[in-house]
Amino acid sequence: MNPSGRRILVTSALPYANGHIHLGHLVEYIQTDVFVRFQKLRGHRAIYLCADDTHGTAIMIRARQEGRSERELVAAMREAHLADFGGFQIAFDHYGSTDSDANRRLCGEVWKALRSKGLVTSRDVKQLFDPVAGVFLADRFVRGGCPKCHAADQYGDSCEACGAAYTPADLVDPKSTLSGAVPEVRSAEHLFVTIESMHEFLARWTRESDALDPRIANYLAGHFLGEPLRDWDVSRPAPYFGFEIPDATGHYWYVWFDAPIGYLAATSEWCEAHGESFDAWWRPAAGGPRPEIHHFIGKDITYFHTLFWPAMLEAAGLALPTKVRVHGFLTVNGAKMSKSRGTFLLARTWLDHLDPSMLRYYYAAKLSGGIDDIDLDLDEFLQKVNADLVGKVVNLASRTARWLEATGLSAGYPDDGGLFARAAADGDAIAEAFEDCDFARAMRLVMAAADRANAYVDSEQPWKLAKAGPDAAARLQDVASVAMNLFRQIAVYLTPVLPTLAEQVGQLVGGPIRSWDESKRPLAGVPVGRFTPLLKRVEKTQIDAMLAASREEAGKQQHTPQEGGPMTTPPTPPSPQPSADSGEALSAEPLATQCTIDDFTKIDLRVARILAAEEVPEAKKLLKLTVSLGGDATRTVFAGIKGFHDPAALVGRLVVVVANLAPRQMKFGLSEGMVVAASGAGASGVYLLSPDSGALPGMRLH
RNA sequence: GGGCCCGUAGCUCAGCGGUUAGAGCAGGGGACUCAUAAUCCCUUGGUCGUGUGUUCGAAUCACACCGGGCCUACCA
Repeated sequence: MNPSGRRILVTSALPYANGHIHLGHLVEYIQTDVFVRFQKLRGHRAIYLCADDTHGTAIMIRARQEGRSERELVAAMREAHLADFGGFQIAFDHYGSTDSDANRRLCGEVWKALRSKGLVTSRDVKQLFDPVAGVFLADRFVRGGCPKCHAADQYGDSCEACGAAYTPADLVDPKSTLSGAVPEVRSAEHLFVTIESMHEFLARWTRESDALDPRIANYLAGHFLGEPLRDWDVSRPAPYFGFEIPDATGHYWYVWFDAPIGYLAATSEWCEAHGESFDAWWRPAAGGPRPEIHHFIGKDITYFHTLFWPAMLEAAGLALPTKVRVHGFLTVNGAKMSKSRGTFLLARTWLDHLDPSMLRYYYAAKLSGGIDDIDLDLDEFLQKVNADLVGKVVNLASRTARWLEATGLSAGYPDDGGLFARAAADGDAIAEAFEDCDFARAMRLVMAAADRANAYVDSEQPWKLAKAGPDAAARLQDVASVAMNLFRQIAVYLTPVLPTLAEQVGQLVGGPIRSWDESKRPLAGVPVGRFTPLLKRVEKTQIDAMLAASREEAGKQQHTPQEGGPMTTPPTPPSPQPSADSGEALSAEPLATQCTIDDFTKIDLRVARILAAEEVPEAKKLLKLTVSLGGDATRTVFAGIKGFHDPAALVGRLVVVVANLAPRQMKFGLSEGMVVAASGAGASGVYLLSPDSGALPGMRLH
């Protein structure tokens, strides 16, 4: 069953056990699943491996908040993930977990290899520690003032106001988002992998291995490989939900260390269950047959899979990836998925309202193998899946099967003017497109075949033959037999994308579709079953109902903390309160820790009038404002509102400024305050605050 | 500031040095009635972002600019 000798191990990135599967995730799993099903249909040995990514601070914190153990949380999420994947016909050969014995063992093996090669060093890292919660705080769990621009309430890793990057320890007046406590700076030993010693190997591999799109290789060369590679921090001090490092008591492997090793663990478990050799996949003998290893990932985690991961594999003497396939993100109706618009669509929500096959086809028609984002335009979706799948493909069977129910296919394949041969010959080009992950091209070629087949039925007018009586019966059978064969041929090509349809077609005529080569030979003299609708048209009302349900769902969800651990794009934090207004903005930026009235009075907010406003041409976001606090008191303030406000329209209006903010030297001049404005999730604008009429410049906000 | 991607018919895209630039959908007209108001035929529609080069020849190559997006800015 493997004439080519190709053995192909395929992975998708491991979904984090802290959130449900959404349509963005599914781009990758559907892409991978189509690729694997295609390879299997071609007769190659292919295995599709994945697992839940389970470790890290985020899981630990969430479990604690929900009053259950991490393992209970992870088990529940695993069940949900598997149900979602199953619903979309994602057919893993094995679905493991990073919290498994196999993963612990393999982490140990890789670790030992790194140690023995002298690649592990240690040094102290200062990190903020929450004395109340008793944990070290990941960057996202601490907020405070930006050390550069003094914007309040910023995340621990970077400032949304000025874009500065820093460490949480640099924050002004930091607070733990877990307990509200003031974090202490504690020093703890961390273990590092010195991948700089593999710099030359990585430079060569990224450039010459053919595993990477040249654009990716170029990006890496420019951003990372042009200078020494930094040591990679791979441990976290206790308490941490993960594996304790065997030779370093009190240290745990960082979630990003054990996550990719989950690929190995899944392989190991699959091999165990199927009597296969792990080494045959990951440690092939030199000179012997080499299996292929394909990783499908999103562009956000390129770095880990193209530098750290190959470095780990190389150090451990394991096989390197044949291909790292990078895809873009998903937008819905042309914008980021949005809870308030109902376009933050969970897999489950889709399954409640729409056919998963339709999404599989739509994604396939959009995916061309590049790293560009793809857009799910729901109007286009409706139109396209109905036109292509129902109107063109299924319609072929729907309009001809009835004449074959009694007779079956003609004993010999009739003359069809070369239509079947034409589409059979196209099979090579279609296969090549699948192989390149250019599914869009494959779908175009298949639909062209469907168009030709429909034109054939139209020109032969079988319905007239049906009325012409017994004399035309043979001709009618021939025409319908041609149409049915062209239909089944198309179904073969669509099998990787639409496994359910393929199965139904097999039941209708010719038995289960098992091989790509079935597209090369027409069937003759076999029975045809009773036709029943294979796919239902998508109705607008279904889409509307799904969006409404999604909006409602988004309003109900609990806030869940995130950490930079998930291998796939993390879901945006859900909204905490159902209300007429979306909770999106609040949940995207949770409330700061409580402050006292004294804290508040430290900030002197004043009404001010804008006297002048001008563009700062060199700045992307800034307008230079001159504001009056009344009398002679004027200030120059740089405000990050360029693009949202026309400078001319601002002159004369009243705004609110932070009047006692320490002046700050910016690239374009000294900024002597800050104009307050609202912004956040749910809308992209920046909204200035205006007092009620009657307020005067210089009035303080109390 | 640095890097990258994109800009082709109303929409989604193909074409990526060689005859009058294509497809699907949408729009218009007609045909058919077997089919899940599906199908088929005809048709409207484009200064291929702008400009300058290279070339016998450019949507296709180079440079600049405009517009849109992404990644970065001593972060992995």
